[in-house]
Amino acid sequence: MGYVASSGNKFQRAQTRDREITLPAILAAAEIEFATHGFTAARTESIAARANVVKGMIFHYFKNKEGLFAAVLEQAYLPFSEALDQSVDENLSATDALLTFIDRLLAAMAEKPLSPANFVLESIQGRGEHFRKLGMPSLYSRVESLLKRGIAAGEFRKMDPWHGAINIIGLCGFYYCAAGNISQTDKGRDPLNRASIKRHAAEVLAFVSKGVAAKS
Amino acid sequence: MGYVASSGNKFQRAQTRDREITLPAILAAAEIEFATHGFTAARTESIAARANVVKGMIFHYFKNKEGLFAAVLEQAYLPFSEALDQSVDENLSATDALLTFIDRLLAAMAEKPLSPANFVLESIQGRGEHFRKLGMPSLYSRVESLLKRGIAAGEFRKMDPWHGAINIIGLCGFYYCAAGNISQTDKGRDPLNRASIKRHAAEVLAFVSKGVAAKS
DNA sequence: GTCTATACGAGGATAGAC
DNA sequence: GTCTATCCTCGTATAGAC
Repeated sequence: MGYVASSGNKFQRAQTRDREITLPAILAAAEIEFATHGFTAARTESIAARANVVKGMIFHYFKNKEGLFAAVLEQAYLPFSEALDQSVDENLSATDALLTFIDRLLAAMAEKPLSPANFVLESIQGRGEHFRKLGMPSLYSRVESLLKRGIAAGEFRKMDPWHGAINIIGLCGFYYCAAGNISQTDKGRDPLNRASIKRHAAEVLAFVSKGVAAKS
Repeated sequence: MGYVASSGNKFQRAQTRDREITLPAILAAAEIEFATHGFTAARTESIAARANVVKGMIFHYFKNKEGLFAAVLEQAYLPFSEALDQSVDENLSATDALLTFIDRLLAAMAEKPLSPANFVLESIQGRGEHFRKLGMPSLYSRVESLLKRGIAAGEFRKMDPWHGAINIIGLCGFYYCAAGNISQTDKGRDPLNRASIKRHAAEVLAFVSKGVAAKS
């Protein structure tokens, strides 16, 4: 937002009156706050400070904390949804469809590294209303039906496709949730730099393709 | 704790004055509360209500919320630690050691299904002090060195053992974190009943043994 | 649209009787 | 050890000036 000198001897925020700046700034700050603290423990004051706006702006633009949270989740889920819609319709083998699926999911997570934490927090804290609105369940069931198809076609080994779907999605997202803490294990390594994230994607793809393949 | 009729026309808690009952009751209630809400959002009042004691008891026994949280984490980590200490020392091939490791970890999680959520919440919210005290990092590094050994021995395929360790532990624990919400996908299925949990263990073991094996 | 000031409730923690 | 009552801080949300 920038600062301007006021008439007094201290600084004030510039009154830019610009929705195009204030609104996304709040959203970005909120994503961080919610991803690290969860809905209840997140503080509107912290969000406002990080966005460099006054707390009242949050309520002006989003009515209340709940509205802001919904907006953050929606924004976080959008790239997931967009990326995944494509993979199913294409005329691919189950194996290729699944790997494309995972590749795009991982790319979406890499672009928004905080979203897995937001989704897991939302999941643990059981505020499931948002999940249904966002269409999150379809993520699991889409992977599940893909697995079923592959098993039927003999491409994948015999397994419970429901557990398989959970395991695969978990494999993609857990890394981002544990990242903050994992970094303590190996001090020299930053789990969220580009190299590590790229490596994670490669490792998950390899793990899954070996793990579900029919041939032993 | 049980109730007794008081002199008035309403019920009061019995003054059992029994440390052996009150203390574990608080711990059990706290585990649920922390696992579903995280540290900050957890309410001491809710914990007290669930344990059927008065809020003051929490502060009497644990000094403050922080002390209670530490006790819960410690209690949750104990079975993990005990189960895992054994697997490394034994004269097993890397493959057998890893699968024993995972089997025991899964058994410990099955016994305390809320602990993965507590650990992931603790991880996301970055209160890392507890992790170091508990020795949590060693969980990852122990798996990592096991993987290194197996790769060197030609039992496991080439991979990044650091990512491999994270992926394997994530595979075990993610299910429990997502369980509450996953149940919405498939209404008829309870992810935390005995059959589902047993199935989860079998699926993870199969996934990992296929996923890390050297032979393609 | 942005700011300051403030109402109001929730929740952690303590005091002190029994 | 257990209970009731209370203090006090923090955080959401609103009112109203500019």
